[in-house]
Amino acid sequence: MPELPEVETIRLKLWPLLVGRRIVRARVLRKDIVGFPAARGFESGVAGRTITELRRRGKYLIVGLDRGGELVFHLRLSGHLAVVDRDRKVEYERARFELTGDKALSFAEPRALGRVYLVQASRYPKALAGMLKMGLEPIHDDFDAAYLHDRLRGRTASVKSLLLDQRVACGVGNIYSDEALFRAGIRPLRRAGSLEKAEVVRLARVLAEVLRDGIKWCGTTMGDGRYRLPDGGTGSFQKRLAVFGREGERCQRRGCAGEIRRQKLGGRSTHFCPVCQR
DNA sequence: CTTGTGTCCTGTAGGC
DNA sequence: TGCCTACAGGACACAA
Repeated sequence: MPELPEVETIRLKLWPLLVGRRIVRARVLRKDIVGFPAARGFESGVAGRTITELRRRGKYLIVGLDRGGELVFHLRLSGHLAVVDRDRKVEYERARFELTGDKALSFAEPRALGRVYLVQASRYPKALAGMLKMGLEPIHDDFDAAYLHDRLRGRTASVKSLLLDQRVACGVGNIYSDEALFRAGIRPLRRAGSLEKAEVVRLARVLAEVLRDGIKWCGTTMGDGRYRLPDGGTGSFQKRLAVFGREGERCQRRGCAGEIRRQKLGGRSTHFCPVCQR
């Protein structure tokens, strides 16, 4: 479930715990969690490296290492990162990075869909090709109406499916796309090319806005509790969701009597208000 | 190129 | 109570 706001929250919280520390040893507990290189080369390649910075690109968390290395994580749906005491056992742990100072960075992932890669910066393997094709960060200034209009123009796919396309708006997932479309007053199933200029202007603005709000509230922890902060705490943006997970509830917009509907779109649930979204 | 569908993966919720 | 199926969903492979 981690989308841009959740990954950014994890990045900010992990920074003081990781930067400047050295990875003494890496242990892969489940081989298929390593996307590149093969597990043994991964372990030896990580050992001895010092963590220099933490970056984020879309939903990827990038742990910068000395000598130009990068440890790239994708948490997919249920991945979790935490800094724990060296002797602490972690449920569903798939990889562990022992650090100087009796701590360890633990990568847990119950569904085993998440991945970690060890790469040399700017030399990304095929498994990470998607990272090179990624679109602009919606929370950066260059993501404006002109850019979004250019990406949506002439497209017949639904506007929601294009918001989920990382080549269009990286870091956006199911929750924040629904929330952004609600704030923009646009139905998720609208054909992207049918949006009027004013709607695209609104959408570009509220997409950045909802993602920044998500960061401000440390992300969205739904009832399943899958997304957690590195210290085990929860985010609080779920309290501020307008449509996601609110099927059957009344629309929150002042004076609107609409009832939130849920509908399938390309295999995933989509939430909207049939009254204020057109 | 574009669009839609199936697959991966496993814990959990719901039906009977 | 217990078994079984459907579902959750991000990214990618693949078909049309």
